[in-house]
Amino acid sequence: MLTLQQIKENPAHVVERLAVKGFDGKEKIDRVITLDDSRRALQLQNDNLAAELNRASASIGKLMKEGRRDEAEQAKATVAEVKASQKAVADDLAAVETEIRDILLTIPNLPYAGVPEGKSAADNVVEKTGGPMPELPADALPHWDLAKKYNLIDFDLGVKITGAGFPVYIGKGARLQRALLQFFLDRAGEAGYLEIQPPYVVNEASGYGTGQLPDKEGQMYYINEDNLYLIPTAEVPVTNLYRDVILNDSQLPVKNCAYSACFRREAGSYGKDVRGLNRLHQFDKVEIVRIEKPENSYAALEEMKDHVQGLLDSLGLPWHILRLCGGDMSFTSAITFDFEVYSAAQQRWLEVSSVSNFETYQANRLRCRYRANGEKPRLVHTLNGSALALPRIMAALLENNQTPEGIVVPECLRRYTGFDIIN
RNA sequence: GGAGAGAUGGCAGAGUGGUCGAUUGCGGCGGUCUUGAAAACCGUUGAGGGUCACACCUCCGGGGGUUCGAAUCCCUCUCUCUCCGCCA
Repeated sequence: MLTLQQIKENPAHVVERLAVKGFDGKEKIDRVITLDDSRRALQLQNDNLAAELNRASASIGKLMKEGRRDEAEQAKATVAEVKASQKAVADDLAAVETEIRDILLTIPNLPYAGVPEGKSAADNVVEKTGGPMPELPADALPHWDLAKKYNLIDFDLGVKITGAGFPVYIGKGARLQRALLQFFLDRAGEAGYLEIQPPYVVNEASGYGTGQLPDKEGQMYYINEDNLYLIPTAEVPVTNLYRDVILNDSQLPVKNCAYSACFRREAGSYGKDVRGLNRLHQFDKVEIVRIEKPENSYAALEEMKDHVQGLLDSLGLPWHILRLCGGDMSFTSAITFDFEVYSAAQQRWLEVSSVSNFETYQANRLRCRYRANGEKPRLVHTLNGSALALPRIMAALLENNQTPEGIVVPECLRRYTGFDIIN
């Protein structure tokens, strides 16, 4: 969430930036500022009354020790009145603080300079394009047919044992999955990311920490009996490692990577978007997470984009980078770049990575700060990106690399697969 | 699943109703000494609110209660550990 400081420093600017996300924040911002004023007034009242009570209690203690019982009893009586009014003020204060927090939780992050205005995906800007565009014959097959033809993925078996959106990978299909994971993890390691293997279930506090809760509650699988959530991305457990942590200057930047299965309910999705591997309830992903000093976070963001681009280039896939417009960005993000690969047989672009800078928005909720020698702790910037999500990479590889002889495995994966063609 | 113990500052670990935001040790930082380092010695060292700065207020797992006064007593929740059972 935004900090009060951010809002009070320049309310007009905040409202203006929120508008880029299509968010009308005028009323809420005004309300928060009003509330904060009364918060401070109440705080002062409360503190003064509390100080008075503290002094009275101390003096009663002293009287008791000296055996002056009568005086002590007298003092007790006068305290009751102050205590009642202090209680009233404290209650008001708590109510105001709760309201401020509740409002702050409903205000999205401010988009960074350079985020284009716009309402939907149609307003995203193509930033950069690369990779060889394949030329396939007219009878080229979509990946779900290829998966069947070469017995790589069985969607029906997944339905049988679990349900739609839970495919079963078989033989070379399974092997190719594992190869991709290993390739992605190795490359992240080479780029200086420390590998983490996190739990796939998290508690409520972690859900709040990264912002999945309360608003995206319906998107996560929930284990009622233990009050735990299946992770929708490794971002959740990995970022929450740093919840309530004050990092030392020398510990920054933090660079972590993690493979995990990801679980998403995807309530409300339907149609051609969900065919085959395009949208799944369970999929594999390698995530990269960084914690940076504010002054370095945008350089880090560029580095992360280069990393993802490097992966796609190695795989020989045609890609482009989208600079997301305000309306298409997530609630918590200050800026987001999506990577899409072209899936030739479907003739459409598929999102395979999303790289974002959250600035202090996540850090504020996480209370993740750092201390530069001797100074007061300051909020860090958090960033993350997929590097990469498997299913759509798999889809594009199968489709784009199909030949009459079979599906050609990219050079960079062969040391992991142990085969160079699927036939 | 059954029984018991516990949760205190970066860590270890005191504190069982009254100047306790908390003894002490380790660690960190600064200094003295040293050519430099180690050792030794001295000082310093939690977070949040508030203030120009002080003052002042809050925080000893979370919530509630008793009391003039709670880290300390009571209730409740969560978590951790130990033993037994089961088990990859």
